[in-house]
Amino acid sequence: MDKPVKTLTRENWIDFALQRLTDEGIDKVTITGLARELSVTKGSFYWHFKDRDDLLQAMLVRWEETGSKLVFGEVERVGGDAVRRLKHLSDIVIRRYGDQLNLELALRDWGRKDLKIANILRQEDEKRIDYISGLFVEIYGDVKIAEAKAWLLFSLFVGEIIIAAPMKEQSRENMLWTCLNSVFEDMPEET
Amino acid sequence: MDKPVKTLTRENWIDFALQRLTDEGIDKVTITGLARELSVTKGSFYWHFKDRDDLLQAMLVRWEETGSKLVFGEVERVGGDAVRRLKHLSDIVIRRYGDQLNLELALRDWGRKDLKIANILRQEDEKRIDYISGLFVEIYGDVKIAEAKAWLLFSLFVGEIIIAAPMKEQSRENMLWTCLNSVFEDMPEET
DNA sequence: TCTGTAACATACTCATAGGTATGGTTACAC
DNA sequence: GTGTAACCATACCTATGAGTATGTTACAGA
Repeated sequence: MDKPVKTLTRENWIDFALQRLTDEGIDKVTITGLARELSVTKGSFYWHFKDRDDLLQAMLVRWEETGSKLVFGEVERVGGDAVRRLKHLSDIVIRRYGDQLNLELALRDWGRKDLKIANILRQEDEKRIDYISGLFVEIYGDVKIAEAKAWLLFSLFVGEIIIAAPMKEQSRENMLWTCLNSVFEDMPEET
Repeated sequence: MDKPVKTLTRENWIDFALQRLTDEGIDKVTITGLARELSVTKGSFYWHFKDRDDLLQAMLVRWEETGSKLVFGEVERVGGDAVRRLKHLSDIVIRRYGDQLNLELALRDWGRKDLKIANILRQEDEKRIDYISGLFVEIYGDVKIAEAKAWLLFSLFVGEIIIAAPMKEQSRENMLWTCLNSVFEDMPEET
């Protein structure tokens, strides 16, 4: 139901800007470059946005709306006990998150240069750790242990996209599930 | 024993360039910017370097020489059994690695935009996983398990610098050692 | 004292960035 | 058919980037 791309919308610009952020980093999200890519001129950009910062702001809003919220929503929708939800979450992140993970990395890097972005990321990370930690609390009861387990799991998600080394003795996905199971190891069996 | 900064050396340029890479990313490693920071002109730069790419290359060489090599060297110098060396390594990375970790991140991000850099990082990660994995093999014998444990440990190192969420129930360092101990948990006691 | 060279500075080139001012085109309301 | 607003182009400004060609200075050694 997309209308034939007669004229660009604000959302179109944001889409392309996010893709460029993912591929080349925030410094390459240039108005001139995007305009060239979209086969229009800067006149179009300054119609839809006040300035470059306006675009960057809109990109952040979009990310917040389509990031972990959707994943947590999906996990809660399917449901199950805490163990089941944790495994479901892991499965989504590792197997089905695709390009979104690279966007995450690009944002992290952006945050290293920009304090405002860093703060937004900190809040987002806190939400995620809180959610995961909450699930572990349902299992262990102990909040400290749950916090550490949540951190460990989150670290595995992060490592998965950062560490580039190839595996030698097994497939990467098998190795990852070995890691995950060691995080889950002393948990009650799922039904 | 530094000679009073009468004239700049090639190494001085590399130092400042690496600092800038750490703080603001590779796109901000500009000749003009560095020259301004060093209170000289571009004439100086093009005396010491052929072009920008020459500088970037030199930065990579420097990084390879002062990165994990030094850490592994220190661990091997102090020695001890595999368990001791693993804990020593963890201690160095978590407590004493400082700004070097941010440089690591900046390089990762650079690697996402530049395939040549990505390849160098892959080789470096492989060396690191191999080293850690080798230590775990000394403990478990099983190579697959060692590989997974190495990955888990490396992920914790990566998470430590990427994840921004604050801890609520305990100090971050305590929480991290809880995680680390869970990785080491079924290992033989250290003497 | 003369000379060479290391280590810059100066002054340009061209390309691209953000941003502005203004003009043109097209669709739709009345 | 006339207007009006959405949407975009054109032309321009200034700043900054990489790179080059050439002028300048301080100092070491003969």
